[in-house]
Amino acid sequence: MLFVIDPTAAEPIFEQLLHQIRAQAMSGKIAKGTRLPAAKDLAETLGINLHTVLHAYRELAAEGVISLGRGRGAVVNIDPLPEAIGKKLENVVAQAKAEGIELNAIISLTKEIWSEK
Amino acid sequence: MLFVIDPTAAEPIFEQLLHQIRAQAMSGKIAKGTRLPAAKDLAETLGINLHTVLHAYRELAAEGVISLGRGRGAVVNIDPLPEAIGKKLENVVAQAKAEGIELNAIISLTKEIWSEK
DNA sequence: ACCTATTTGTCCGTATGTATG
DNA sequence: CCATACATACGGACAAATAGG
Repeated sequence: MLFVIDPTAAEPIFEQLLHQIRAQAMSGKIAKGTRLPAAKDLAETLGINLHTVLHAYRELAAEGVISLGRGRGAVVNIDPLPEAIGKKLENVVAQAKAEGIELNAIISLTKEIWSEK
Repeated sequence: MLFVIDPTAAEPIFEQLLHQIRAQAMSGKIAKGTRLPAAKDLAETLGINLHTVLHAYRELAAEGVISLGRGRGAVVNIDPLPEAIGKKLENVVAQAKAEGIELNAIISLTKEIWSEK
């Protein structure tokens, strides 16, 4: 379970963490039922504030990605994405990156496609 | 050239506009060389503040998506995405949406894939 | 039933930056 | 450029739920 935080990035820290946990849960890298590190520990490991980790945890819980509880910790609560879709996405993203397309551009397009269909 | 703003959405207004312009430029819906509406006009049309439109324009110019200049207006400056990639992305996103996967989840995965490869 | 350690929940406060009009 | 509002991040303190011995 590896997370990388860049405090200088434009994206807020709690969102960086949020994205990484969600992505790893969806890809199956973190299996359903796995307990995430205690917020306090994770905060120390990553060198960020406890509240920032809790912020990410709370949002993930609201989405249903994890379940949260005092004394129980944060447990992954979703099944991984169907492998077919994951592979296709990997493919497209890798190809786009190879063509020199920016991440933001892909995300813009994804949002546009999503809102149209 | 159609943009839709939702002032109640969580996403900031300038980002909504930014995403839509970028996406339409990349998909070829707005051709290279096309001049975008004057910021003042666009602001009035969309019912938002002039500064908000300028904010979006400035970021797009910094990215190189458009070029900005006094009296010249905002002109689209990039070539559209290769059609093959666009189609593939449409495909994956549509399929994922059909499976009930959330937009945020796809974006998380996209970022993770991007940062790994 | 009890105690203790662990872990999240909630509140206080402060500082800084950003979005918007 | 300026003012207001909001978001983010951090620090500390205590409350409350849970798990284990």
